[in-house]
Amino acid sequence: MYSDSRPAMAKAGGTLGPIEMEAIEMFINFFRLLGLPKSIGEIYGLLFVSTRPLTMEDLMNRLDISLGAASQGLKALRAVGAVKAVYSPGERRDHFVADLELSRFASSFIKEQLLPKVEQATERVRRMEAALPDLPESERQATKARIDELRQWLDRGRSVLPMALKLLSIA
Amino acid sequence: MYSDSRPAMAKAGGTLGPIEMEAIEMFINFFRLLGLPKSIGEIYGLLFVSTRPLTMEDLMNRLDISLGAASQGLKALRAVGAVKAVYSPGERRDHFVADLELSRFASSFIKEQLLPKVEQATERVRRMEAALPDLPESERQATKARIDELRQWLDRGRSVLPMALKLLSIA
DNA sequence: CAGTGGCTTCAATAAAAAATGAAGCCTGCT
DNA sequence: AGCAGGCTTCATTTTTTATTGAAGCCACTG
Repeated sequence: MYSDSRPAMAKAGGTLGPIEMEAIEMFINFFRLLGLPKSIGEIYGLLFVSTRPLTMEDLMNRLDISLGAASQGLKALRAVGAVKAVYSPGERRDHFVADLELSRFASSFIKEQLLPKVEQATERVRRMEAALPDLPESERQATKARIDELRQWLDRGRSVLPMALKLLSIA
Repeated sequence: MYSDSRPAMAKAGGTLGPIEMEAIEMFINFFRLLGLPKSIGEIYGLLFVSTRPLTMEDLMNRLDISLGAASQGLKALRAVGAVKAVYSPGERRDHFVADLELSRFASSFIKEQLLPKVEQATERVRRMEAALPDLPESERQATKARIDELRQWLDRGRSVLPMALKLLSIA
C-alpha cells in the first residue's frame, strides 16, 4: 500500500541543507527586526545562498509556503531592492536572485520607513505646540520644555539619518 | 435616571487633552518601530507629557488599560531605563516619571537587542562555513563567497554599533 | 501578627498579523 | 480569438501577539 499523504514538514525539511537552514533562520531573525514576516526572511535567505536563480515554484516547494506567500514575499523584496528578477532564455516563468548588496535595503528602510515617520512626528509636535496656550498656566512651561525636547530629537534624527545613508552607500 | 455604564472609550478619551493624545500616538508609533506593543507606547507617551508623577492607577484610568497591562508595561519601561519610580512622601503607591533622556533606551536597545543578534548570527556563519566541505564541488566556491559577504556585514555591524552608542552618549 | 492596599504573574481571551488557496487577470502562443 | 501557464489579489483561516483580570504575594500598618 502506498500513501500520498505524509507529515507536512517533511516535504520542505528534507530538501534543505544545513547551510540553507542557517541562512534562512538568520534572515528570518534579521527581517523580524525590521518588522517583516517570517516568510519574507525565508525567501530571502534561500535566495541568498542559492547559486542559481529560483522560480516561485522552487520557493513554494523547498520552503513549503503557499503561492500567495511566495508572490507577496517576492513583491515586497523587489520593492525594497533586495531581490531581482532575472531573464531566463526560453523560460516562461520568472526567475529570482537575491541582490547581495544588503546596503540597498537598509537605505530603502531608512528612506521609506524612518524618514517619513520623522516628518509625521514633526507634524505632531507642531500641533502640540499649537495646543499649548490652552493649558493651565501652571503646566504650560514644563510642557513646553518637553515638547522642545521632542523637537530636538526629531532634528537630530533628521540630520543623522542622511548621514547613515551616506555611510551605507560608500560601504 | 442615572446610569453607571457608558461607552468604554469615553472614560479614557474624555480625560486626555490634545497634547496628551498627540504624545501618546507619537510614542505608540515610535515603540512599534522597535517592535513593542501599543500599551507600552501609551504609557510612555502619557508619562512623557505629564508634569507630575503618575501612579499605576492613574495610567489605568486615563489610558483605560488593565492592571496587568500597566504593570507589565511599566516593568518593561523600567527595564530599559525609560521610566523611573520616584519616591512620594507619605504615599504608599509607587509614582512614575518618564526619563526624558531618550538616548538611554536607544542604548539599551542596541546593547540588548542588536549586539546579541550580531553575535548569534556570527555563530551561524561559523556553522555555515563548517558545512561548506559537504557541498558539491560545483557550488562550493560561489557559496563560500556569499558566506564571506555575510561575515563582512557582521563585522561592519560589530564596529558600527559601538560607534552609534558613543554618538548617543555624547548627544 | 492579622489585615489591607498595592503590585506581579499568568492562564484565558481578544486582537492583530500572516499564511492559505481559489478566483480571476495577464501575456504569449497557436 | 481561444487557450494555458504563470502570477497577483484578496476573503478566509491559522498563527502569533497583546490584553485582561483574578489569584496570590509582599510589605507596611495598626
